[in-house]
Amino acid sequence: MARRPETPPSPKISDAEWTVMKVLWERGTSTLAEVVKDLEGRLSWKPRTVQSLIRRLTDKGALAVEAVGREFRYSPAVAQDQCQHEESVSFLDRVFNGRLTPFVAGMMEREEVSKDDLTALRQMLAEAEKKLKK
Amino acid sequence: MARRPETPPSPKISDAEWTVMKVLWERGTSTLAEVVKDLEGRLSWKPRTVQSLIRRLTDKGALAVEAVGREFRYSPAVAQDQCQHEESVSFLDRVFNGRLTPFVAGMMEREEVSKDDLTALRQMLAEAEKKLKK
DNA sequence: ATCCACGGATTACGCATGTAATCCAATCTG
DNA sequence: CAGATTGGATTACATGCGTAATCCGTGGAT
Repeated sequence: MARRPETPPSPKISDAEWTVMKVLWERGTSTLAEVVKDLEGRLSWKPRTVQSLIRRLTDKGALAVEAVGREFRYSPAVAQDQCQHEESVSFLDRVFNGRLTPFVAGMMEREEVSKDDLTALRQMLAEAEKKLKK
Repeated sequence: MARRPETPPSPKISDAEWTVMKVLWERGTSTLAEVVKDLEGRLSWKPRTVQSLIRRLTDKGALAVEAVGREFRYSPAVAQDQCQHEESVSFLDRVFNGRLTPFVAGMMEREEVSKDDLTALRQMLAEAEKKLKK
């Protein structure tokens, strides 16, 4: 039976590590200094802390390293969508028994969902329904 | 300026603890034995493990204890919606920079969102739009 | 009366995480 | 050239988490 191509699970990324990965996904390949600069102001992490996180991320295979001169450049070795999706599923499982609808319901009740959000959601909904019908 | 009544943040609940809380939210007040029985089969936790988790949850104020005879009955001391919402917000922040739409988009692309889900979503969307307009 | 099972309390223990500090070598700076 | 800075490697260290085990007392079974 043909099944979806098995996406191998990405390494598990911790809270603090997500912060770093987001920088790398946004900037693409970067050096430590660049990541540090990107974070400073928003965060009060010491450069050493950032380095530790980068190290852990390369250790677990989430970042690729390439030596350039005497420095290293780091780049994401896992796709952002993939990681986001895995987190999403595990979050929904943990908190909402895997059900999407109550989650969205809760957000719409409590948070201000903007007009733009609504438009986007409506759009996606239409897409999905079209796909289902087809 | 009038603001929403400050909901004090609920204690942080870990993965395993969520499993226990869900049982308590569903069953309401329960004894250790009842929780253990509820979980057995689905999980291969030793009773001691369940007890540890319950203890940690009472310690952090997520469960209330009431002595009944020589046993204790535990009940949720925090609202499920509240906890779910806090988790939701922190998840969205961490993974999607707080944006709801890309999350839903990802789920609709990759997971099968059932017809029922779509209906429910459409419903909620209509509600939200009505509320916005009003 | 005796023994056992079960619940609460205390303790365990290895791994992950958040948040660095130290040590060392090489490069920039003056 | 000498000192300061910077990055990589190694080490640190408290806390939380997952997953229990041990100890102790009591109520139920025999």
